[in-house]
Amino acid sequence: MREISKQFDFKEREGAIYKLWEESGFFNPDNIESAKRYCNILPPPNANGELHIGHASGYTVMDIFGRFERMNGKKVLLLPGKDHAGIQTQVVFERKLKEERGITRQMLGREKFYQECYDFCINRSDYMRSQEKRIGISADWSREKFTLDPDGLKTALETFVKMYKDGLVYKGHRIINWCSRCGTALSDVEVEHKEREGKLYHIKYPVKDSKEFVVVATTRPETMLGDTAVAVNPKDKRYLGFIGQTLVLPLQNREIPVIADRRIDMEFGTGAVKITPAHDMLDWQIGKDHKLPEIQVIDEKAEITLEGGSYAGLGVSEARAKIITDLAGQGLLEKEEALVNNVSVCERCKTVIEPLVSKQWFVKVDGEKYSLKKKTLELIKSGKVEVYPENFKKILIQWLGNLQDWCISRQIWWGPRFPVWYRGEETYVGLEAPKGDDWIQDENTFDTWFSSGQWPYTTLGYPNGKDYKNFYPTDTMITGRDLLFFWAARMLMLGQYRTGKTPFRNLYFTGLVRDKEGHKFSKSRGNGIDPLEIIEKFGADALRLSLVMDISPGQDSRLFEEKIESFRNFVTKLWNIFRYCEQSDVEFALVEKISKRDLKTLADKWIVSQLEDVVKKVSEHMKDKNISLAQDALRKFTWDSFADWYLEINKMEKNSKVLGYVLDRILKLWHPFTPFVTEEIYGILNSGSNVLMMAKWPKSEKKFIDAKAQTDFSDLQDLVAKIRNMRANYHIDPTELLEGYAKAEIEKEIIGKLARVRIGTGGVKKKMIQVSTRLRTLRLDIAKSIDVAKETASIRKEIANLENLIAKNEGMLKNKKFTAGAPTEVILSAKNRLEEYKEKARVQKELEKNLSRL
RNA sequence: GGACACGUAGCUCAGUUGGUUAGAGCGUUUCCUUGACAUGGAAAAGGUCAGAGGUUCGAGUCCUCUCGCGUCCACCA
Repeated sequence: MREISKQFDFKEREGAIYKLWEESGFFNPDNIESAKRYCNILPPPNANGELHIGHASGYTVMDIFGRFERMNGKKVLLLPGKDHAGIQTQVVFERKLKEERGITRQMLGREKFYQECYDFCINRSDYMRSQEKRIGISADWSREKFTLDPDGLKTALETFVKMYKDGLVYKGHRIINWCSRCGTALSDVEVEHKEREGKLYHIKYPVKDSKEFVVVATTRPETMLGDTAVAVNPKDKRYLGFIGQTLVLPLQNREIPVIADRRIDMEFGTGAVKITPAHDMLDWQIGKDHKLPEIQVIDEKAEITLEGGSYAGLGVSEARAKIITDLAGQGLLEKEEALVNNVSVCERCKTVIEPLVSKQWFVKVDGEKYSLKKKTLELIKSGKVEVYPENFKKILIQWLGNLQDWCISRQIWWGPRFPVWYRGEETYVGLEAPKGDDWIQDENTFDTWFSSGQWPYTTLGYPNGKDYKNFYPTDTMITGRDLLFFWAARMLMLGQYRTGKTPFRNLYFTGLVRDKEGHKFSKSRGNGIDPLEIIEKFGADALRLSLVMDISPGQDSRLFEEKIESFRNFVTKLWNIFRYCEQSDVEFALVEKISKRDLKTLADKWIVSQLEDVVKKVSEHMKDKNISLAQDALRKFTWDSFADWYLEINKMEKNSKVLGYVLDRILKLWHPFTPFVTEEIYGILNSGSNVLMMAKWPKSEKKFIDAKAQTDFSDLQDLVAKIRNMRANYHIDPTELLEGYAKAEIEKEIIGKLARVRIGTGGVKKKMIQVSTRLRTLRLDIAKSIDVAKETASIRKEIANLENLIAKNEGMLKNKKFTAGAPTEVILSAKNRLEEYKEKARVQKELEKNLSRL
C-alpha cells in the first residue's frame, strides 16, 4: 500500500497538476470534439501591476462555470487577455520613470515613451499570467490577447471610422471634466462625486450706477473671474427688479447682465447665481441658451489664465484665498457659511476635477440614424441578455436612460491614437494616413473603455475569424459590479452596434471583496490580501472556495483568514475521505457504474440515493448559475452524509464498490470548485490515464433514488442521536459500553459502534429505559443514571411540541381553501408530515409511560 | 432630490415562482488522543428572520410605511 500523507500537499502538487492540464491540450477548444460550445471572454485586467483578490474572485467564478461546461461535453473557450488601461498605466509608468530614472515622459518623447510603456505592459502581462495560472484558470493561453494587438486594435479603430461615417462620433467644443494631474479630459463615468466640507461664500455684486448689490452665493469664488452673468429665477420676487440690469463684476470691473432662468433654485443660497459658462456644467448650458460669452480663466494645469488679470498664474486654491481676502478688503464679502457639497474628483487619482470648455471627440449616444442608447435598451428589455442578479437590469436601464454623449478622447500618450488626420481645414478619418504630405495626425488617444468595450468581438477576430463564427455571441460575461457602467454597458452598446448582436447572452456580476470589517481593500489602508500569499498558505482550492461559497451575485462579500482556513479544512476532509477509501481495500479503485445488486445494506442504499439526489440538485443549481447553493448541497453530502455516517458504517460493512462509486462522483462534482485536489486524487486512483478535467459530469440515476431507504436510515440516525444525546445529558462516560436489548431485529453492529451499546445478550431487565424512534425500539440499561423527573419533563415538552404541529397540520388539511388552492405535492407532504408527527407523539407517550414505571 | 440594495444565531453569510419544526461555517460550552482526518469526532447552547401594518388557508420570502446601514445616479451654484 502506498504512503499517502495526512494532508494534500498543495504546495508541492499544484504546479504539476496545472502543467498536466496544460499539456493535455484541453484548455484549447480545438482539441475537444463536440458540436456544443461555451465561450467566456475573460475580462482583461490592467497590464500594469499584479493580480489582486478581486481578480481572483472573478476568475474563480469564470473557471467554475468553464470547467462545469467542459465536463458537460462542450467545446469550452475561456479567452484570457490584458488591457493597456490608458490613464492608469500612464500614471503607473510615469511614476516608475520618475522613481527609477528620475525622468519625465516629456524627456523621453512620445514615441520612446510609448515603446517603453508597451514593453513594460508586456512584461507585467507575463508576470500576471503566471499568477492567473496559480488560481487554476483553465483558459486557452494560446489565444491570449492584448488590447493593443494589431488585429484587434484594427477592428476597434474601424468601429470608430464606421461611427464617424454614421454620424455617431463628432469633434465638439464642449464643457468636459478635466483632470489637471492626469492632464486629460475624462468621461462622466470617470468622475466620482465625494461629499466634502466646504464653504459657501456670499459675495456682493454691485449694481451699475447704484448703491445696491446683488448677493450671489458660491462655493468656488475663483471662478468669478470668468463670470459673464448673474442668474435668478424668473419667479423670484426678491430679484424681479434686477432682471435686465447690469452688474459690475468685482475684481475684474467687467459689466455683466442679470438674467432670468428657470433652472435656478430659489431656495438655495441667496437665489442669485453667478454664471461662469467656461467652468461649470450648468452654467455652460445656461450660457449656451442665453448666448453668453465664455471666458476661460482656469487652464489645464488648474492655474488662473491671463484672463484672470492680477491672479494669473496662481493655482486654483491660492487664487481662491487671495480673492476672498481681496473681496473682504473691499467690503464685498458678506459672509461665509459652512456647507457640505459634492466635489467631483478623478476616479483614478482623486484630484479635483476642473470643468473646462475644450475641443474633444464625443460618441453621440442618441443619433437620429442609429441610437446606441435605444438599441441597447431594446437589447436589455428584450431579454436577449440575461442579467445576474436580475435587479442590475433596472440599474442599467436607468443609467442608459440618462446617458449623455460620451467623451472618448484623452490627452495622454499611452493608448491608440485617433485615426484622424488634418491638413489645414481638411479632416480625414480612416485607418491609414491619407496620401500626400502635410497631413497631421490627431494627437488624442482613445478612452480605454472604447477599445475594451469591443473586447468580446475584437478578441474573436471579427468579422471573418473562425472563432468569431464559432463562439459569438459568447455565452457568459462575468465582471465586477463596479464595472457595470464603465465596461458592461459599453460592451452591450458597441457590440450591438458593430455586430448587430448581443456580445453575450448572460451577464453575471460579482460583488466586491472586502475585509473583515467591510472595508474595501486598498493600498493606502494596507489591508490588502495577496491572493498568492493565500495560495501559498492555504492552497488554491481553499482560496477558490472561500471566494465563492455563501456568496450571491452582485453582493459584496468579506474575506479573512479564518474563513479561508475553514475551507482549507474542507480540502483536507476531501483528501482524507480519499485516504480512507484507499486504505479500505488493497485493490480499491474508482467505480463508474454500479447496479442495484451492488447495494447490499441499508447504508449502501441510503448513501447512493442521497448521492443521486445531490447530483440532481447540484446540476440544477449550476445551470441556474447558483454556485453557492450547488456547493452547499455538495458540502453537506460530502461531509455530513458520506464522511460522518457512511464511512463510519463502511468500516463495519465493507463495500468498496459503493465507496468507489460515491468517491468517483464526488470528485467529479467537486472538480469545478476545487480542481487541484480532485485532480490529484483522481490521478492517483486512475493511474493518470485521463484527466478529471475532461471526465463526464455525472447524471442523476433515478433508479437509485430510494425514498424508503432514506426514511429508514434517517430513523436509524435518529436513534443513534438519541442515545448519544442521553449519554451527554447524563454524563455517562462515552467509553462505557452500555447494555441494551431489542425485541425486533435491529442494526446491532452499527448502533453498537456509533452509540457504544452492546445489544441483545442480557435480555430485558426491569430497570431498562426505552429509547424509541418511529421505526426502532431499544431498551437501555441506564435507568440508574437517569433523572426521571428531568427526563419526563423533556419528553413532555417534546410531546407538547408535536401536538402543536399536529394541530397545525390538521387545521391546514381541514381548511378547504388550503386543499383547494395548494399544489398536490404540498398537500401530500402535509399529510405525510401529519402521520409522522402522530407516530412520533405516540412513541413519546409510550416512553413517558415507561419512564413512570421506573 | 431620484434610484438600487441590504438589515436572518456572538461574527461572516446562505435561504430563486410564498408551503417540512428557519440553515451553514467560524466562535462558545461539555466531552472524546475510537488505526481517513485534532486542519478531526459527539452532544449542546444560541433566532419574536430590524419594527409596524396589510395581502393569503399559509409570509424570512409578496405589498405599504417606519427605523438603521450602504451604494449608485443627478446641473445643490
